Amino acid sequence: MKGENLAVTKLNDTLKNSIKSLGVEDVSGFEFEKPRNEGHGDRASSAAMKLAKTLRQKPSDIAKKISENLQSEYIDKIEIAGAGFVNVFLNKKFYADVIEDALKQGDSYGSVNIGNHKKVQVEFVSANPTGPLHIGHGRGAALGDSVARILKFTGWDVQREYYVNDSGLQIETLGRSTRARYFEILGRGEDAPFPDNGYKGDYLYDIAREIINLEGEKFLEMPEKESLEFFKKYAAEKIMGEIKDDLEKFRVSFDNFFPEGYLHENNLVYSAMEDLKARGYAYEQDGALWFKTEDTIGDDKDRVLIRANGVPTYFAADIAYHRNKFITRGFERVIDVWGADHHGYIARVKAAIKAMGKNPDDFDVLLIQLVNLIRDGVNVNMSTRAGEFITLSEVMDEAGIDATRFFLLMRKSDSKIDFDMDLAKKQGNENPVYYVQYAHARVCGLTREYEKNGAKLSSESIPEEIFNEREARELANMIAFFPDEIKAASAGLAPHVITAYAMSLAGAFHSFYNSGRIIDAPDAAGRVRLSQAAAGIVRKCLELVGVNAPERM
RNA sequence: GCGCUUGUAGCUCAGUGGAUAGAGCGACGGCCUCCGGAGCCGUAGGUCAGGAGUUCGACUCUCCUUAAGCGCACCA
Repeated sequence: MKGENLAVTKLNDTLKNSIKSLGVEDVSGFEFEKPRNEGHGDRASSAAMKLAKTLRQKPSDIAKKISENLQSEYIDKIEIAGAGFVNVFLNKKFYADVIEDALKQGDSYGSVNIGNHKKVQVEFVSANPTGPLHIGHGRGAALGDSVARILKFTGWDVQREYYVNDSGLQIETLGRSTRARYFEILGRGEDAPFPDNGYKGDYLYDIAREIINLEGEKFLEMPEKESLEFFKKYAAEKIMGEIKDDLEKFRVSFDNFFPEGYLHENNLVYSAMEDLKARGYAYEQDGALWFKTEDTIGDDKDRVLIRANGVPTYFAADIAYHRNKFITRGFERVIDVWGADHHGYIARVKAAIKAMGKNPDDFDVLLIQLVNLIRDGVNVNMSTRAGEFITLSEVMDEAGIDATRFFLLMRKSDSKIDFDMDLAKKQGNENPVYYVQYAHARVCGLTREYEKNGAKLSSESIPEEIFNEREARELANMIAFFPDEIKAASAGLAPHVITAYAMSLAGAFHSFYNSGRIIDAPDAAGRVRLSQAAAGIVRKCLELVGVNAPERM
C-alpha cells in the first residue's frame, strides 16, 4: 500500500497469515509492535493473549501455533515469552530492505491514504480583527496549518479557512475605541470618552493618526451614528490586513476568508432558523427563538437563537455557518480550532449539526490551551483588551519562525505550553529545533563531502553488514516506523506526534553518526544512503510542521 | 451546584489495554590528531494525585475522593 514500508508490510503479513490459519477471520488489527525491552526481540506480538477468549485456548498454546506458522525471509529466531508474547528477532536483510524501500519511495514515503480524497475543512485562527495576533493565536495558526498539511499528506482533500468575525459587538467596540483615540489625539477627548471595555492597545493610536492624515478632522463634527461605520470599517480592515501579513510571515496560508457578514447579507441565518423550526428543534417563546438543547444534549436550559429584539445570537450565526460548511459547500468532515475557553460550546454545535441532519462525528474541535510566555524565567501575562501583550510578530522576530512553530507544536494541543523565550533562542543541543535541523544539515554536509571526489550514490544497494551495528539497526528501525507515526498523527490530528518523532529520529541519526566513520568507511556508499534516508524523513517531518530544513547551519 | 479538561522524574511534558513507565531541560561524570562538538556516551532522579473496581494484564477503561484551570448569558 502507498506510503507503507514494503518490508514492514511483508513482515506484518506473515503474522496476519499465521493468525488467519488459526481460523480467525478479521486479522486487520494484528501487527508487530516494537517491544520496549531489548531482550524481547526486534518485534513482538501480543495477539495470542487477545485471541485467547475467542479461540477458547490458552495464550501460550496460541502463541506456539502462531510461531510455528510464521514464514518470513526476515525472521532469524522466534521466542515465546511471558504470558504469551511472540517475540521475533530480525535479520539484517530486513533493515536493508526497509531502507531501500524508504529511499525508493522518496518524498512520498509515509503518505498513507487515510482520507481517500474526502473533502475536509480545517478552520483555524479566526481571530477577531480587533488587535494584533499574539502567541496564543500563533499556537492556533501553527496547529491548524500543520493539521492541514498532515491531512493532505494522508490523502484528504483539505481546505483551510479563516472565519472573519466582521460584525457584532466586538467590532462595534473597536470602532468606538478608534473614534475615541481620534478625538483624543485632536484634543477633544472629552467629546468621545473611551468605552468601558475598549481596546487599549497602542495600535489604535496609530490607526487614529492614519485616519487623521487621510480624512482630516471632519469626523469631529459628525454625530457618532454617522461616523462610527467609517471607524469600524477602517480599523477592522487595517487590522485584518496586518493579521494576514503576520500569518504569511508565519508561513500559514488560507484558501478562504469567510466573513460573518456574508451569512447575514444572504439571509442564511434566517433560513437556518427556519430549517431548525421545520425539523422541530427550535420553538418560539417570550418573543425569542430557542434551540432545544435541554432535550438534545441534556443542557440545563434551552438556548436563545433569536433575541426578543430580533437580533440573532452568535450561536445562531454559528449554526448558519456550519450549515453552510456541511450542506451548501458539501464538506464531509469539518475541523475547528478553538480556544479552550469555548469547550462548553462544543456540545451545542454538535447538537446543531445533528439537528441539520448531519453526523456530529464528522465534526471535530481541537481545543488549544493557553501559552505562557516565559522570559528570564518569569511569566509574561497577556490580555488583548487591556493592551498588554507580546505580539506573535515580536516572538517571531526574537525567537525565529522555525523555533516558534516547532515549540508551539511540541505539546499536544489541549495542554498548556510554557513557551520559554530563552530556550527558543538558544542555538545548541538544548534547543530541540536546532537538534533536529542539525541532523538534516549534517547529512547534507556528508553528502557534499562524499560527492566532492566525484563519487556517485544513485543505485548502489545497501550492504547488509552495516546492520551489524546496533546504532544502524536502531536508525533503520526508526525509519521503518515512520508510516505508523504518520498514521497516528493524522488520525489523532496531532502534530506533536511528528515533532516528538523527529527528535527521536534525529537522535538515532546522531548516535549512528558518532558510532563510527561514514564517508571514509569501506562501505561508505551504503552508510551515506542510510543517512540520506534519515535526512529525507527529517525533512518531511519538518515540512509537515512548517519548519525549514536547512542544508547548512 | 452542574459540566468539561488536567494531575506522570527537581522543571516542562510524551506515553490511545501489553512485559522492567520514557524524552528534553536542569544536576553530576566522561568523549574532539578524525566526515560539522549546533554532536555523542554514561550516572542519579518515580507511591504514574489518592482509593476502589473491570481482566490474563491498567499510566491507559469505570466509579469515588482530592487539587488546579475553564465553562455554565436574549456576550462573542
